Amino acid sequence: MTKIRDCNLMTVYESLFSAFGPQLWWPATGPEEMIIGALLTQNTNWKNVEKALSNLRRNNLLSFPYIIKTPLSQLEKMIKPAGYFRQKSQRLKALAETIVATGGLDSLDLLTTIELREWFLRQSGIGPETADSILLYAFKRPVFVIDAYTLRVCKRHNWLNDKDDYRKAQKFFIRKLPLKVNIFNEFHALLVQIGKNFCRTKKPLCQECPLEPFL
DNA sequence: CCCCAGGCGTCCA
DNA sequence: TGGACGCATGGG
Repeated sequence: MTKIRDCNLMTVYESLFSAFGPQLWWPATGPEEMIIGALLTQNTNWKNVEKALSNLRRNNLLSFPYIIKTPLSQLEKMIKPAGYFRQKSQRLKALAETIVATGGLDSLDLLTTIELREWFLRQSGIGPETADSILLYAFKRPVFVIDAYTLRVCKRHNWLNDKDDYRKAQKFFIRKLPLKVNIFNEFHALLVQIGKNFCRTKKPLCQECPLEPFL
């Protein structure tokens, strides 16, 4: 077993932020579009998600009340480019119905962060990453989002063990960072960019990884 | 042809 | 609790 390297995450964050600047996530015009995008981007290239979002936007369907009124077959056609389109259409419609029935996002915003997280985890098609993304980027709650890139980067750099899971990784970041929405927001986005560009699945630790000088 | 992408639910040991 | 599998399109 490899020895876990210690690291100062705040230093890593500040270095990445200085080098790459604010990532300005989430790329959406509002909370509804953000939530829809979060569902659509599951295990899917964001480029494909943009096509689906653009289809929905063209039909005024970046809105839960309108999604409810649209037949599933229509939603499927628009969501098709995002992959898993039958599952995603069905889950998006069900989520829209539940949110509207609950009184909309303003009502949900009255819940505590823990309650809100549990509420979203109860919805079909929403797991830990999607729930946490929604909490951070739509509801501005201080929740650190873990995704495949984040896990990969942490494990490649031996900040985490190969067997460590979502919750372990989340605790790791929370323990080492101030609980600030802005930091969680930018840090996660920066990690995704690093993962995309310098930490590919099939390759070992990339020598040109911008994180290298900071370790 | 292959692998990969900002996961999740289900099933089974 | 944890590993395997299906879901599906589009780009490299």
